[in-house]
Amino acid sequence: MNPLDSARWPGSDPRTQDPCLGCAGKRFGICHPLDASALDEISHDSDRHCLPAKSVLFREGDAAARAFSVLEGTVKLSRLLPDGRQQVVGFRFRGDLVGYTAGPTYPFDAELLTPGQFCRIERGRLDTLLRRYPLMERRVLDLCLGELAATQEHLVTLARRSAESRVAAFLLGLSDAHRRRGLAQPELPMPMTRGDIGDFLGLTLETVSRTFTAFKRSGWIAEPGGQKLRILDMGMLQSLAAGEMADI
Amino acid sequence: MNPLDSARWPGSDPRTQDPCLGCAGKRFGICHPLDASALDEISHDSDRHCLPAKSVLFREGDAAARAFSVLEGTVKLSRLLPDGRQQVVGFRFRGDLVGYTAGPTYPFDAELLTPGQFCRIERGRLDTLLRRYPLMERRVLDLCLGELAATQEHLVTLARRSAESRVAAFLLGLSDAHRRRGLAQPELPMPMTRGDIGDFLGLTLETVSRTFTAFKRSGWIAEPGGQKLRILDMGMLQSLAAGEMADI
DNA sequence: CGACTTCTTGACCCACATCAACCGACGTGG
DNA sequence: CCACGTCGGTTGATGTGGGTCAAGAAGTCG
Repeated sequence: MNPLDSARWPGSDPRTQDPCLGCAGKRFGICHPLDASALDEISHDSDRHCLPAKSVLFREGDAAARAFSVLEGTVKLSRLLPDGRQQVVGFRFRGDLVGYTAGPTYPFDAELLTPGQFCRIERGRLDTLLRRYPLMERRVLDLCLGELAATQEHLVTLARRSAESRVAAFLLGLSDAHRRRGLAQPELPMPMTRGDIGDFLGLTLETVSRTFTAFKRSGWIAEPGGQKLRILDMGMLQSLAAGEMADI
Repeated sequence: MNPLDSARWPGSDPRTQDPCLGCAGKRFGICHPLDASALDEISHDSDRHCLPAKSVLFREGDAAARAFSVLEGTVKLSRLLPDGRQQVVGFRFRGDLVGYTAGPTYPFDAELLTPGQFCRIERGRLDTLLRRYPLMERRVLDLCLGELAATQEHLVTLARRSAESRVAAFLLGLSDAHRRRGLAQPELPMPMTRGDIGDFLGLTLETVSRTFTAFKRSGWIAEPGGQKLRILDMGMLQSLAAGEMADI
């Protein structure tokens, strides 16, 4: 399981869907398995809204009153540590469910890295819907299981891999997450900063920067600018991510 | 959320239950929210069995054909890395559900550290039961959400904390996990080896050993033998786990 | 008792953190 | 228009926490 991508798409190909039409009217995200009448009902319970980059969906510790289905954009989930630094728990993309948690409060901040669109639903309404539509609850369970597998995968990365292996794994994960959603573009958008990546991978931003330049010098990746990234040697990144040592 | 303890017990106190009676006949683990008739039905679908220490419930990559509800014992979940080392993803105790995963195969090994008892159920039967009993599916979702929160907590530990902070957090987590289940004993059982702990915390067994001896010399913990551990200065461990530096 | 596993302790070293300087892009206000 | 601040990124110099290697000690079990 890809540590960057917690989504699972049983039974249909997400690439054939138009995510921008959102919850109401389209089977997307958690609404994926619903039929027409259920979709009609849910459209009364949720609302869609757009937000600019850097806006905050919620903060760690806020009452977990709403869940968000990501229709478009990239979300950074992070946790503030006692010493003031942050740990990025994950990134979320379209189709992901954000903010449906076990406890009464959100366990992390959710912040937009790009402009985004969301389908927002009250926690209580969602719970009611889950009770009424077992297929939807099943879907949430699947999303949760997928997220769990992704987080465990990420755990292994943090615990055991070298800096270059982590960065390689991150790039591959990002690529995979985007390939499974939008069309496979040669240039994949990478809205996160070196600092974000470092906080995700348990490295400093300097180490991330050094590793990126090393990868670029070796001709394995390129950054054409505009927050885009192009992977030139997928195989090399894969063997790096797998732990094989490369003297850059 | 305690990174060692993914369990959540909504609505009732687990300490009043007799876990050894297991799934059939008692509301325990995933059967927790079921009524009598449902329990009767489930008893035909599951079977109970006992296993000695070091036995393997399943291996990474095996077809995920069965799920296990832990009635007694400690389970180590680990993943074999390409370089031959292992990453311990977590430990599971009584009341936890083991082996119910998103994918068609198990994503990690499950191995017993102590003799254990389990309620075993076929994956397909469990899926059927989940469809029939929404309360049970809801319970599985809650367990999954709890496990997710615990894994994310562990993620932070691995990414950011120092060796002594990790060990302190591990000890506190172990203590908490046991306090929430069995009676709070002054000596808590610790069946895992230094190597297991190191593989859980992303440290070498030598570093774990050194940290344990440092803690013992400082009088914060004691190991009376027999795989038992006694925490002498909980407050000190807490401030260590929180990241405050202590020159041991 | 001997075989085996686990634990401990020491010596050494390296990957990465830390500290610091600098660059270019961008926005803002005088 | 330029001066200035800010932010993200790059690069270098230096230090250190914990990995690695190695050798014994201490259980533990047949």
